[in-house]
Amino acid sequence: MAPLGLDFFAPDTLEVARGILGCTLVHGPCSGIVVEVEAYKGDAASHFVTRRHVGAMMGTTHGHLYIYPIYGMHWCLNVTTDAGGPGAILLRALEPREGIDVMRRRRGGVPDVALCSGPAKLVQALAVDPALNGRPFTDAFELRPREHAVEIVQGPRIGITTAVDLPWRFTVKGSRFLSRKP
DNA sequence: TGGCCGATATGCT
DNA sequence: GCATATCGGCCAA
Repeated sequence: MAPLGLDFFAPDTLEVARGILGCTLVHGPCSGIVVEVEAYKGDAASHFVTRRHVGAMMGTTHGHLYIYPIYGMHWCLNVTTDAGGPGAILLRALEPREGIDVMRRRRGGVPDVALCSGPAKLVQALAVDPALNGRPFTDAFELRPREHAVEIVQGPRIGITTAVDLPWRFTVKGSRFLSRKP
């Protein structure tokens, strides 16, 4: 199956968030199935609002990498979405598939189930370079369509203090590789 | 130019 | 489930 192109990210953010679950994310020698994402649009918790300079690309691009630092030492990987408005999805967890030995080394020998069970963890496991921020997704990543249907669970986003009522976290039902249980 | 604070991870209860 | 370490970058002024 041919990799998905940038226009995969053109629809509404919630639609893209649902659509990317079960797809395989590939970066260098490593890959994993996307099992957890969050959607950010123009809501109060979105960087489009709270970091309006660096977050402006959420409104002007889709299919581009938005990589930002948090808590001084961690990085989070997003892809911008929605050709018609501000949007991005935060990649929060993967089910590791290829290059697992490499990921184990990068993650310091944590259990395999924890290799990519969090946004900063998967950045470390895949060795995502923050300098890729602003580049097209396809410059450094590949996205393979899902091969099997997935059941999706929806719930509130994690780690934010505003707009906590919006249920814009999407997870693959029953996955053992999530950052937290739904 | 400086002060603020977080889309985290971890470890303890 | 909750507290806290930790600190660079981001925005406002």
